[in-house]
Amino acid sequence: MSRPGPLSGFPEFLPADRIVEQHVLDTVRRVFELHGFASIETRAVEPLEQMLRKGEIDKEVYVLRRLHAPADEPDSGLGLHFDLTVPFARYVVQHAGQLEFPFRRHQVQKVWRGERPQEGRYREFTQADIDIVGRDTLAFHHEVEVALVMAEVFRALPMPRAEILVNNRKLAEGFFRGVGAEDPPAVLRAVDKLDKLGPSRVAELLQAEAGLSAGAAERCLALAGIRSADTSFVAAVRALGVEHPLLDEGLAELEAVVAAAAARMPGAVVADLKIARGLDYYTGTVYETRLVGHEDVGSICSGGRYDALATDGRTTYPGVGISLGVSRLLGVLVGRGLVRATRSVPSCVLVAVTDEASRERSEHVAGVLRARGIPTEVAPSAAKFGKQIRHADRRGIPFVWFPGAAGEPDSVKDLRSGEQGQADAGTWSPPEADRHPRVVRVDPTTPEEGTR
RNA sequence: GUGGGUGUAGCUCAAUUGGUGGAGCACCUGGUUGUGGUCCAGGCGGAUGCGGGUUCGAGUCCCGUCACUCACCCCA
Repeated sequence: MSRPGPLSGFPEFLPADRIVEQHVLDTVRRVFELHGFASIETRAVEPLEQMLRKGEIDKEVYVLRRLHAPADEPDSGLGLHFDLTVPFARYVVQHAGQLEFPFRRHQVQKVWRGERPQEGRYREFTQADIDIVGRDTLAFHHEVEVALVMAEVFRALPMPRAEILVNNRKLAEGFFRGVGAEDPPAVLRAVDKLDKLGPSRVAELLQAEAGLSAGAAERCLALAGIRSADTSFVAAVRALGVEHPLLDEGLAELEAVVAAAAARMPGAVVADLKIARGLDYYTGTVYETRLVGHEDVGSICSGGRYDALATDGRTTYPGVGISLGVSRLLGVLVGRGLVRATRSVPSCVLVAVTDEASRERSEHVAGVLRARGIPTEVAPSAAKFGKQIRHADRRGIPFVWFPGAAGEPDSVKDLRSGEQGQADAGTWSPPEADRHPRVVRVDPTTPEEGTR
């Protein structure tokens, strides 16, 4: 093969889109650290038995193997991590002696899953997680906190509105048991397909696969239909007349989360009693996030409360966390043309080169500009100025700098307006908005903005 | 992992019943003797994803494979 091709599920961006990606990563880190989450990174591999415990055998994990391993050598027992929560739980237990609790950390890393790729689903992708773990106990208010930190990230990014949907495992399980379900997880799986299959198909599933009576299925569907941005969902659940201690507990917790979130960031968090997703280690609050107008890509950010994930047998470290699917979000933002970078390179200025003999002069100008924090590159060749200008224009570099002839002042040209004027490298500054590439929303109602 | 659709130039697409692969955009050169985008003229550009098969002859038919994509599964 003469030209290498892409690898399914292992996406790569061109420079302009990478600028968008880095903007998202920078924003995520800035907001996380603004809230005091410390950064950690864990190794890419975990022991398989650690990752796959709790009977989750259907996880598609990539296993590590030495190329020259003899055929009869047992595998390494190591696999690439498929999320950041399980490695984090291991990390907490391993380093518990050196950590202060409650421990709040953020972690932005690649993860790998051996699934069949689709839009927004990759085999290698980046997640950005925040988690807070306590020793023995973890205050409830952190369940509100992590969701609102993510909401703040969404607000800081040029993206469609994101809705953090929240539910509670205890509420769901208590309700399902209250109507006589023997296999609450099966009920959850069926209810979760409500959006996709519709109520009548889900009612069939509930009876066929979860073993519910017709009446019980109907009440589960009624529960799944409940949704509110305030605490009015509590009365709606009560009106269904189901009784169970777990239900009471879950309902109270969800009410507290929604009330607190609504008070601090109205509209950011919505109680939605049909969401069920997340891994099976969640024990209470669960989150899932939809991009309004792009619900078809699924959740871009999810997580929840886990009481028993991290434990060394004697001490348990309950936690709550939420994970942003950076790659999935970017897949939508970039793939659907919702955002773009204002240019494809960091350079704000291209310094033209009059002739190779005077290249040093251009380099000097560039050095002065860079010292003042203005990203600058020097033209690669002393081609005709028309070519050098085009070099800049193609890349979206807004300014071209022309060193003056001996004794003459320099000048700088704004490629968008075409205006050119005298300038001194020691004092000239671009408009703040031009200094670095910006990531902006593309408004589909206005045509692509021209360069002039 | 299961099933369906697709795969022609950098991009978007053509190619009559299998009969020597074209166009637009982009790119390069010149008009424009150093200041881009418009216009005009000219030019470069492909072993039709890859491998095999059927045929006198395959972009076109068959098989395999890889990739993209949709649904399922699962989930960020």
